[in-house]
Amino acid sequence: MLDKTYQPAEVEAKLYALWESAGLFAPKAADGAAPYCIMMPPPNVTGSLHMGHALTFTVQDTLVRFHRMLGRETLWQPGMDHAGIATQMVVERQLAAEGVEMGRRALGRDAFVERVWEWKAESGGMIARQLQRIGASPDWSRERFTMDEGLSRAVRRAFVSLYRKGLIYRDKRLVNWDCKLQTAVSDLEVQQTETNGHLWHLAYPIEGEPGRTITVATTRPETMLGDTGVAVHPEDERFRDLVGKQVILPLVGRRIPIVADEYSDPEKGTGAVKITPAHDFNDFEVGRRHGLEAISILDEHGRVNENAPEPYRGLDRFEARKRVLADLEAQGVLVETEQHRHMVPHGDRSGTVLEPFLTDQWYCDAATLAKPAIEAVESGAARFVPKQWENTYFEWMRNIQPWCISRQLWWGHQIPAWYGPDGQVFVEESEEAAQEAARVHYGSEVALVRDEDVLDTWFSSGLWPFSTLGWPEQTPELARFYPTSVLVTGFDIIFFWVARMMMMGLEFMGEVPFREIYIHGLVRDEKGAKMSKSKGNVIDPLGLIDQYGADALRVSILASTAQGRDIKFGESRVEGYRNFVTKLWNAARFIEMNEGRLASGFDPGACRTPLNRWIVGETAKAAAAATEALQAYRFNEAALGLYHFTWSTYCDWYVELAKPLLAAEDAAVREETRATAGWVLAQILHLLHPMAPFVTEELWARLFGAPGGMLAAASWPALDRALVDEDAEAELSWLTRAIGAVRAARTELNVPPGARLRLLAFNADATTRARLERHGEALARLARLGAIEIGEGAVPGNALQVVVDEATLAMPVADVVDLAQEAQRLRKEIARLEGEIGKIEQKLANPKFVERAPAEVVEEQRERRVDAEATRARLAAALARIA
RNA sequence: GGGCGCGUAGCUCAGCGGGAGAGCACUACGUUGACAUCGUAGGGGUCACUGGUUCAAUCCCAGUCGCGCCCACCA
Repeated sequence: MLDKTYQPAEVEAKLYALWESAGLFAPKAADGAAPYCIMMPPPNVTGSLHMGHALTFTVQDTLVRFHRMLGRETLWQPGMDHAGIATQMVVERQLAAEGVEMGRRALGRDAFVERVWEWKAESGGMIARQLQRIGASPDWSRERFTMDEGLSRAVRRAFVSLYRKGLIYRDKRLVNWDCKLQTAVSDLEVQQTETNGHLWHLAYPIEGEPGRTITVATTRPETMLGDTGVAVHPEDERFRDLVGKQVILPLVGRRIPIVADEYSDPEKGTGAVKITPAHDFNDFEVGRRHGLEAISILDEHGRVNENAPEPYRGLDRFEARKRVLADLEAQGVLVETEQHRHMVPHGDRSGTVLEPFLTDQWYCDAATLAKPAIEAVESGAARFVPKQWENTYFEWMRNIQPWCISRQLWWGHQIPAWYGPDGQVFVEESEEAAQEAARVHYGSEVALVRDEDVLDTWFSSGLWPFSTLGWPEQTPELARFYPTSVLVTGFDIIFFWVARMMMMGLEFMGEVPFREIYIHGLVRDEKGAKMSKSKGNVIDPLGLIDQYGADALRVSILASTAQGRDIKFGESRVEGYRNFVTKLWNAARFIEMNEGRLASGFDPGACRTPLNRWIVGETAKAAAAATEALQAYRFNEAALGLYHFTWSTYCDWYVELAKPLLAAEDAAVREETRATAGWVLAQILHLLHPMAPFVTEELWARLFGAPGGMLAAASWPALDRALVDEDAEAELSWLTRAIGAVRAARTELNVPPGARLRLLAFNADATTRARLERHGEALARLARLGAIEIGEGAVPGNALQVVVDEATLAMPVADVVDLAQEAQRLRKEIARLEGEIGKIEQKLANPKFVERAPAEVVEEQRERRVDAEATRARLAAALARIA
């Protein structure tokens, strides 16, 4: 016996353990069908489950469960990312909380890294357990971590290989430097933030022309300490005579040249621009063109260094700005200050203002790697769903800049480069190999020093689709599952990750890492704002699971996941789908009580009664629609379609109509209905299983005894379209319309619900009579009628009259309702029909329509007119009887 | 400055060249033994605006207005 109510919490824990112990999440060899593989985007080891995870993993799990049921050998590869900066920050915060001065530096590198591993062992990876709460079914036995030995080996192999091909190199150029985290970051980690600032105009004196100045404008006056030039546009008449002259840099006293360069825009600022090659990306290029020196005046903490005049040394960059401005003002160099809104680069992790900083870093030649990655999408070897994201991908890939891959952190993959005493670099997969290379190079044993830096986390993530399958070994899994089937992720990660996997996959495997890339939206709060801890508008998915169950959460997410749109998510939505789960549970209880069953040898195509033939056809249609929707990544359609089929078609109509048949005296009808009701419910459980795995699995076991094993291992329904019977459809359409019409009329005329009206059917042909005969009991029950008879003679005027096709159904009611009201109702209905007829006639009267519209469209309109006119005539007759 | 997306019922959103839809909310009624986490019925929309294409436009095209996001080095 099923419990009166469904208790998700216990069921979920129990079933998850069952699935896992039965090994259902591991790939099963399947003959014929192609393998199916999804690489789980590895969540940060520091992460905890938020709504974004709930969305992406629900989608992935639904796909994976769907394809398992389709009989494909399915691998969902799980794992976690070491998340360099994020993890290092967590442990550094711990150290700070413990009062360790100087943080990680006090410990030293080895001890610190060990400490991070300890942290990971104790508190990392919480998210993996949380994933199980939403029912995620990856093959946990294959779980990987980006820093584990195998993946680290893949990283070293990839690095060395790219280095030898010249695609990784060391270069001294400007990088985005995070003064707080003390590391370089890539362009992608720069967050441009619009900020209220100032534009300061500085009048620099011209050498040899007393009293003459050239005015530059800047938002960063402190960098003037590192100015090595002033640029004007070559065509700019105002400054033409100054080109080639020297400026005496105030506060510093350095002589710096005025150069002509296209970069200077006469329209912007004052038309002359100060050039600080060491502190501005554009200036760096200008400086290069004109041989200007790059003088860095800041150290790695963002403090003024010894390259600046003595009074400023040691000052923080923002302090220095104030001092420089004050001194410039005192000297009369500061001639104007205006308010100015502009974009200021911030570090996405630290939130501090980033500094263009001149350092040696490792770079990856992304432009070269991007070429095949662009072609792969152009050719369709990999395709984005929805397609519009291809634009975003192309746009970025075609303008890709060198990728700075070194980070001045301790947690991560240390770069496999060793330096000899003379700075000679040896890039090898191991220290031994580097030593050997050094021995060959120097002809003797020398001490090597390893590069201190680690790699950008995304470097190892980029290898994920093949490193997790065993690369660089040629494993059977690699051969079987690469390229993977689909990558599921959010658009915010296209550049960071999708692009890098495409580049790395094509480089090392010679094939795209995935055939399709499904991009879903972001989960926002009810008002459409991004969820963030600081705004306090985050919804905790685990809380929702506690309250409503995992299935309710999953179905709400899927039903809200329309392509190309973000999801505004509110708790009320989950409540609605919790109700749906409850509805399904109750329908199952009904089936149980009425001895619905999965009859062995039941052939849905062999049903005799129209009701059963109809629901079998509807089931086939619903299954086909769900299959198509899932295959096309239209999760909302799949979820809403099954929701509607289950609730409306099955529960509201079929079950209600089947009640008399379940108690029929005719044993054949009774048994057929029990078997059909059970069979359809079983199909529903199968179809819903990828989206709502828990409740369906539970019902499958409790109600049907799980014939053939767990639902998670069952086959997806493959129902023949031939199961759709048009005659049964027409009959049930008639029946539901009749019930609907009677119900509506009753409500509109305030017929007391308890009043069982007698129904007389007039002008009923043989088909209608047969239908009334077959469905009389159901009709009476659902429309709350008493006796149902064939009307003889004249139609009574003192009756509620509804027209269904050619028949007029009259319900004598003189004592219960006001007939004037009934007349009013009929008039309204007639008016509505007349409006419709008017529109159709207008169309048909248009010769161009009749001439140019497709014949079937014209024919359809004609039929509509005939039907509407017939109904109007019958309603008019009904009205005449009253009036 | 470039690119993308979005304006459809009070709210959240589907849909899409030929009869405007769902869920929630709202109104009325209902103790019909699966279900009140329910049932039945109902109200509510010049499908942002303006032009164009078409026999026919909510849907296609162009423009306007409003909103959001992404990219970009603008002093």
